[in-house]
Amino acid sequence: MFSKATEYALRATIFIAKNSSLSKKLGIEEISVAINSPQYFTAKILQILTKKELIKSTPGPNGGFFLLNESKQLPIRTIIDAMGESTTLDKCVLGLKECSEKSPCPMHAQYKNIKRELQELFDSKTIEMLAAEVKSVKSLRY
Amino acid sequence: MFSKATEYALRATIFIAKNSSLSKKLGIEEISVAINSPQYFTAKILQILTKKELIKSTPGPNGGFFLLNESKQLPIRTIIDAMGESTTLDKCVLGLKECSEKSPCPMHAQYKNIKRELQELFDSKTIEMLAAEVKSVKSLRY
DNA sequence: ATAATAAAGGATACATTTGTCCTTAATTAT
DNA sequence: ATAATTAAGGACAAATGTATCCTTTATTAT
Repeated sequence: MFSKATEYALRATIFIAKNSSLSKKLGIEEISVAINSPQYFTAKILQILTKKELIKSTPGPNGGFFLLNESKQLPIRTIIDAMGESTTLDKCVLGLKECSEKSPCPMHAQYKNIKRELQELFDSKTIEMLAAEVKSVKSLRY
Repeated sequence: MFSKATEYALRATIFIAKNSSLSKKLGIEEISVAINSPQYFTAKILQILTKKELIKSTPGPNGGFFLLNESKQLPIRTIIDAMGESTTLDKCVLGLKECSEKSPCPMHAQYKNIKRELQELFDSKTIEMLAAEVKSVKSLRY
């Protein structure tokens, strides 16, 4: 469905939401170990999310990444968007540029319902909700 | 959702199903123009499908690609499978290798329903059904 | 048989994605 | 102030996906 980069972005964000606070920031090594992702690559991804202010970071001792409470209320769609993968949720399954009610591809009638459900899912679930779903340490790791 | 290769594979197969017969085979140029795909790349893809005998081909004058009637009855999932993209339909949204009822990712409960619908869609729709859905020449082209 | 035609196959080029490393900049503890 | 720490940023490497071209092989029409 999504690229590796987006998968890592989602896992990292949920992990940070669950395990960090202003007084307990998380380093990139800790994060990448926790979500089982390549460290340097994950660092790049967090840079993207930080620049868009979806997550926060501070350098230096006791620095690291964390989430503001307001950010935790954001729908997870925001992350997907920030990673430039929103099109995955609304483009034509067959890859047509113009696929609509007016000019539908042969799968349009059926697939549009699934697209709607996908969008609804990612629009309604917040980062916090998903963080709350994390049961074990493995829930983001394997 | 799917790779370009798989999108072309699906469009090409549906187009061939609709427009060819044993006595009217379709050349690669005609096909790639009809579905608006890069000709040589599409040729490679049809080679894959031909080798798996999902579509048929003959070289030489009046040669080209066509579909046996029995192949038209195959679920479109067969094409996805042949292109090595079946995992797209059943893997974890967050990219976890092990994501199940027993050890779920934070999105599992919700996403599994969508996965089921996706699978059901691609398992139930046959190539022929989709060919019948093609209304205009643009239905596979833009 | 021969020439023409069309797919098959191999080699290669280009683009994008994924992943790593090293230096710089910012922050903090001392 | 200084040293230690941690993210940011730039450069690069590797892997994969996309696309093109050229030669070979199979088939058919003549």
